[in-house]
Amino acid sequence: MPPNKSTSPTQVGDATDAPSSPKARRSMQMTDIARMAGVSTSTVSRALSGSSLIPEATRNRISELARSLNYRVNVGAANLRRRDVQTIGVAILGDSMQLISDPFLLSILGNVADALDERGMSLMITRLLENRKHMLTSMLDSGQVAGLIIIGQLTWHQHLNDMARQGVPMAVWGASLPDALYPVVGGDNFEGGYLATRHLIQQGCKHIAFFGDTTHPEAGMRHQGYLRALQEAGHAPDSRLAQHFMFGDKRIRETIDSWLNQNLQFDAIFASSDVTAISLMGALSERGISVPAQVKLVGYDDISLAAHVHPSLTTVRQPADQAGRTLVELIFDAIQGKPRRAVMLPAQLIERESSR
Amino acid sequence: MPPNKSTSPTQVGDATDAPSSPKARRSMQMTDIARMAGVSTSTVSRALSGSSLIPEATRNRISELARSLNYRVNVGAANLRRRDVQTIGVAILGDSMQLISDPFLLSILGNVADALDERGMSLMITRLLENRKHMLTSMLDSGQVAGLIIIGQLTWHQHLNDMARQGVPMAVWGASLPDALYPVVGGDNFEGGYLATRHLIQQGCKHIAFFGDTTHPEAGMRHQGYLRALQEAGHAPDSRLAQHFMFGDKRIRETIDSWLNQNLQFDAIFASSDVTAISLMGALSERGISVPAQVKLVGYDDISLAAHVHPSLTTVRQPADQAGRTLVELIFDAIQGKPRRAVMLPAQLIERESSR
DNA sequence: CTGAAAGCGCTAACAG
DNA sequence: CTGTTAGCGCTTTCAG
Repeated sequence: MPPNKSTSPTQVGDATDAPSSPKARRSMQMTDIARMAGVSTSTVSRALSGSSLIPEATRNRISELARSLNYRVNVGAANLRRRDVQTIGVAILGDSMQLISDPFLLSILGNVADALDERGMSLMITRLLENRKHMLTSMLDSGQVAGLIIIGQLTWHQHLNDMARQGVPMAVWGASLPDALYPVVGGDNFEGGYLATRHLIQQGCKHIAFFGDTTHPEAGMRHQGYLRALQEAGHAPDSRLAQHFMFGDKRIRETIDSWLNQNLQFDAIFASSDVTAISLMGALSERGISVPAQVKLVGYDDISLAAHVHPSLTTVRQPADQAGRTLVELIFDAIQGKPRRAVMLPAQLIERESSR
Repeated sequence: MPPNKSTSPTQVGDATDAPSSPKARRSMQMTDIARMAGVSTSTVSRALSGSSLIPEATRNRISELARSLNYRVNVGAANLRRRDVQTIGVAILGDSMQLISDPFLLSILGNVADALDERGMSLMITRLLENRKHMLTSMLDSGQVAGLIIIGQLTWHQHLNDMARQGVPMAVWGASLPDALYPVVGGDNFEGGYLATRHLIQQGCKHIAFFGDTTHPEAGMRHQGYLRALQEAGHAPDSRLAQHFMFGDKRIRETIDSWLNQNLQFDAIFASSDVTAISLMGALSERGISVPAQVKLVGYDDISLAAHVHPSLTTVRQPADQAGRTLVELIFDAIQGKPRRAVMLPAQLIERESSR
């Protein structure tokens, strides 16, 4: 007997068991602890924050009591009194409605989370819609977060500058634009584009295509590096071999097809993200073009899948861990009113099979 | 001239420009608005929350004033007074330190974010370490969040049950285990495993391998479905063709190699995640085994990349959007003390090239 | 070393 | 309809 074929959600289990009052988790508060410890809330507060005013013995006793009762100080109340917040807002500027699309940006998010965690800060995520730019600062204005980390500048540069002018504490992952007023950390995109392209040239490629949306500052810089390497080698760039795209677009396949139809020569592609490169692999092999024998391929980011596809993907690694850590440093600086910095992380070519 | 080759972070830009005081974003507060509007804070509060006690004219005037000044009510203070929070905590149980590894779980996260956003709630992310299970509830105990959404139950089942017993408002994405005390939503893993395997059988496969860590409840159910389909078709499962794994593990390649060395027959693999399936594609093609000609392959989840690899990946789709929405519904129910439910979402086979 | 007292910015009775 | 008043749970002077 085959299992059920229902195509809509199913209610399972006993919807009846828990009566509508869960063991009312009435959270303790400091007064309770104080009473039980026979001291005032001031003492508890000080003890729990490790103030040296309280002798270690008492401090330990109180901490122990609190722990045993699962008590945590109410962050909201503490923040209100202290007039600050221990939370940073993180916005990932994605393409569409999907909060998150690129695994690389995600790994930055993960590292930001870790770095914040180490400093005892929380992380609040916000999603961004193109038509509601002001949502970005609303978390700040409502006092929910002390600052904003923005991953992926895309085409928001001007808006980010506006925010910087208003004194919004922020840190951005993206390209260092000459007129940026905000703290930014990013990879060395020019160098990365240069390394990737030079590598392909060294592998004997003559007609190297570029795939990447150059209206985005990062991809734009990679494209510059690409052009530089070509120029240095005396290759004339073929503008027909440069394609703007968005991931998931049918445009990847269409572009390949149009190149083939036009009989354009190309023996290599430099894609400005691994996700694109992997899609390209699919599109190429679908058309019977083998990588790397006929076309060599280099991606960008070094997402974890890059080592696991076949052929494994040559790519330019961006240090996501440093990225996270640095973003957090910069946001702390910003909150403390320290002068703004821009940090550029090194790009490293990782040679794998797709360009052999 | 080649670009610089520095291998360590670089300081760029003028570190000198912004003097240490950004345009001190002294945030407005309700008193300010009240004064400027010539009313009391009560009126402002009521107006801003859309109370019908305030005539629409006044309401609009005040809202307009607030908007023009970029004023938002301080969420922390409001929460404290109202004794509740408008934030939900989301924990993604990942394998290792990486906050997030699986794109599918991520897309659930994205949908949860959207669904919360629609209800005007914020989302706080926490990372989880195996050795610090109590961190899960600390966001609750400290009053930062009203409930917890947990994505990926892994092997935490017992701990989750403990939390449920303590009355923690929660909702979990995972398998419906018979003794679960917590609200859970998940795919129909048994059905999914069954569909995938039956499909492979219908394609004429005789020796179907299973790849998935069956110590995880979801993969376990998929394995059950796999076994059922085999049994129904009268195929005896070959236990040597069942492999536990973790993504990124060299074990994927090792396993394939060991199968080849032992001369084991296999003409299909059912992998319990797309990420694994894609790695498998790489490992197989590396060894000159072609998909689907020699070995057919079915994955699980239908992550967006699945359609873009080559050959495109046949897989079992899980409705990530419904998942997010349902998790949010369940967490609201839990917070309101409504009875617990378990929801099972349908599984759908998506046929693509890898199994043709 | 410790407690009493005064709020943090807001909401919600409770009276007008 | 609107203002006055009393806190939400905590931290921090300010006096002991």
